[in-house]
Amino acid sequence: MIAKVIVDVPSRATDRPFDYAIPADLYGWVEIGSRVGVPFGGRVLQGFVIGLAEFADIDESKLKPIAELLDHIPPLSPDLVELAQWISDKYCCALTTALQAMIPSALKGKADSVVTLSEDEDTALFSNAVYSEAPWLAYIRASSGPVRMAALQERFPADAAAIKQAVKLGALTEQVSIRDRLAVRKALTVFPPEQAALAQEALANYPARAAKQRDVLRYMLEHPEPIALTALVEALSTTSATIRAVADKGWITIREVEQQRDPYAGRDFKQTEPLPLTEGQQAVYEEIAEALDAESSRVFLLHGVTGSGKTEVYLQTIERCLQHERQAIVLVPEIALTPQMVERFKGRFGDSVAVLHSRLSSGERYDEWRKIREGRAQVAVGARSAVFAPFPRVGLIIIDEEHESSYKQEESPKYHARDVAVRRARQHGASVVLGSATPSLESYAAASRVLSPTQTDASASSRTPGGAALLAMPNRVGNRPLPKVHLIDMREELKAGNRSMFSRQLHEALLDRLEKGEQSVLLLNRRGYSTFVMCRSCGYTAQCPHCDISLTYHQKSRVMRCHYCGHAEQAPEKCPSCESEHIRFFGTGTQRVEEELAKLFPGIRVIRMDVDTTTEKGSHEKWLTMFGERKADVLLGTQMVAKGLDFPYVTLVGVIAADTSLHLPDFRAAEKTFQLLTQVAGRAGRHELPGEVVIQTYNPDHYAIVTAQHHDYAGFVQEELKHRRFMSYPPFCRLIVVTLSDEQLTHLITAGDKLAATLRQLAYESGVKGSIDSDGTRFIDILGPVASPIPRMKDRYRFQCMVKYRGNAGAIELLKKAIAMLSGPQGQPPVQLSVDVDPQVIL
DNA sequence: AGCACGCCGACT
DNA sequence: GTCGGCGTGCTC
Repeated sequence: MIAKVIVDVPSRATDRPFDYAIPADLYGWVEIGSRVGVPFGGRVLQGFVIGLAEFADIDESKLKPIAELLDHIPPLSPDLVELAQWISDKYCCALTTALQAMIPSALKGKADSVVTLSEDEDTALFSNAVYSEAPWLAYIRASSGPVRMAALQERFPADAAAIKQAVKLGALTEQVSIRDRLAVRKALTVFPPEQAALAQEALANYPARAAKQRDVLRYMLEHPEPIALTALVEALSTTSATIRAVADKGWITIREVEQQRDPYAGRDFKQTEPLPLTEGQQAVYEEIAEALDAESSRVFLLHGVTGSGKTEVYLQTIERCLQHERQAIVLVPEIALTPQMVERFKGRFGDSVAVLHSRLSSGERYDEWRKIREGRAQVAVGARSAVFAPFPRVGLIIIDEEHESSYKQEESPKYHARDVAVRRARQHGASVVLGSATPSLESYAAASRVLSPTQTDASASSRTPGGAALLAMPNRVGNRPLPKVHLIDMREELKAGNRSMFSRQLHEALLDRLEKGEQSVLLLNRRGYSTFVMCRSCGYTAQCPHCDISLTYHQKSRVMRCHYCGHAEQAPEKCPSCESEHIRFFGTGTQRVEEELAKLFPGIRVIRMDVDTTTEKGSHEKWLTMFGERKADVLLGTQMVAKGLDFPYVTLVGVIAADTSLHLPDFRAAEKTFQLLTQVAGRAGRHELPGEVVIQTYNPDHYAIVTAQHHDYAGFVQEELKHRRFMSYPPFCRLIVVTLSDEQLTHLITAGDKLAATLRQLAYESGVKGSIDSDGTRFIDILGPVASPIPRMKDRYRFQCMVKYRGNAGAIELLKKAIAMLSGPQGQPPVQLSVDVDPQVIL
């Protein structure tokens, strides 16, 4: 038998299966999805088995055997392997990158070697004076078992060559194996006597002087449950030796037991019962339930206004899904994965919920993942990568806030969780629910008939077989009104002599809430901005020496850091360019707002949430809890205060400046602004107390702001679609951005021009219409190369080409072909190439 | 990605 | 005459 193995080398040259012989003792254990250690080019690497075959594709004499099998249960199932292949195809990434993204990072094994003295070693070799006096040799001799090579390297850094030589000559035997980054945590556990009666008798006759041992045995008889050794030691203030002594006499047993790192251990989640559904919720629920009962793979776009009770619909459809003995996955944007959210799921489904998000330690994440893999969880709630939760029979995938750009991974594999979810659901006959108060234009266009057939992106609708069904929940639970939104023209404020960052109306509204003891949320929309250092005399800004980007100032450490390469330097006292002392750190903005609040409203209690105050683990949670307990009057922050929060005493939402995200050079700028305003407005008046929203802007006539004021999603979409059609942007076409980078500008220019020319030639040959204005259903257009928005990063220059296409223009295949044509015989590209299919941020 | 093999400068 | 620089090439 032959195993087809993808080795863990993420390069184009090795992005194909390699054949390995399956040794007799692993026969039947190696499956599709197994993780193995294989010899590859003189070293041992981790790899994934993606296929089994009777015969090898190459000369059998060249075959090497699989060195080891790394897990008893394969970490991946065949359907996930297939999904990885689809991702690798669609998003142009190495298959190993896609596979690796599906398993917790704890399972990223690396080669680890140990050495022992060879049994039959030629003693002459070691009697050689050079060796016999070597301290490293003495060290190996002195140790009882094999010695880790890494330990030798650390202890005797100067002797690396000699040690390698000894291995080469056969005096030392080296054994390489794959070691995981993190192991399953185990703890010694004490088990009670199996035959209590006998033990009881023994207790009575226990040697008089062994009082402590008697304590142990008595305890275990009184509490006949397994207990951690350490806990027992503490409970009886004894030592492990005493306990072992009892075990040695055979009365109790001590065994290693696998532990669960439970991030929510010790937390009591109050169990909740399903709430009665409103008419609107009921209708939506029944539609989805019908698909679940029929086990047909359908996609629903659930457009429900803020406060319309989407979460309750999720909970009850999951319930229905579980009744069919199928599992459910809930994706939530990282930022919205708050304790509040987790509580709702744990409260309804208890222990069968596994939570996966980036704030967990890698050990915790590994254990939550194992809970899914081993069938101890039926519901997975998590960020983007939870779409890969290793359930055997997925019945439902819910994507909350589906418009969030964080569902697109920025690093390779640059997948979009929404599209992966649709694909995975199809494999399992599962349904997908995309929920949002402000659906992305792509999803909305796919689900409604906004676009005529010729304008519709054909491949988008093929992504969602039969098209997505649009479900609407236009009313809030309890028919509470959406909050009244006031637009304030800040130009008028200035004219009236108000130079403060608070308009008179916002000022008054805040004062009013303070008097009533109600709470306010203030949003500072500063997407795309960060703290930077600038000289007020000469305009000098601190730049990264390796990247064309401003350094970000971190107040705590007084260090300036580059977000892209990690370069860090001390913040200067004087301007390095003009020696002036007027060098300033342009703060987060939230800080300035906080100061101003303190000045205007003496005694006001403000919680500020931004990158500075939420980096610590659990701090995010801490602030929100405090706010929930009404220990503050104002929650002030950036985007993170806009998402998913639900506090009953919040009756005022203020947006300091709505426009900052409006004029970013990104075609989604208006959409992002509309979404943010709508989302944050939705934080107000969710319960008995009515809400009010004040939006300050310099563009009170902009459609994104006006439609947000009137909670008019349809109006926004209509206007935005006009622009997208005119400019030929999604959903009227699809995009691919190829970024080329190299240390040498000349190389880069040559390669960039060549890539664009090849693409244009291939597009022309394939007969796809090349004009943007073409009314054909297929078109492809290649733009660039142009300098990237960050023209230099980590000392490498960067260019990009954009491919716009519509229909099945085969753009991805064309691109792959073009890259292959530019690459060398082993597939090595002339410069570094990175492909982003369906990019979310075009900055 | 690594690591090996392979062809040209500063040392014993 | 050798040690070693890192430029192509291959890994079942």
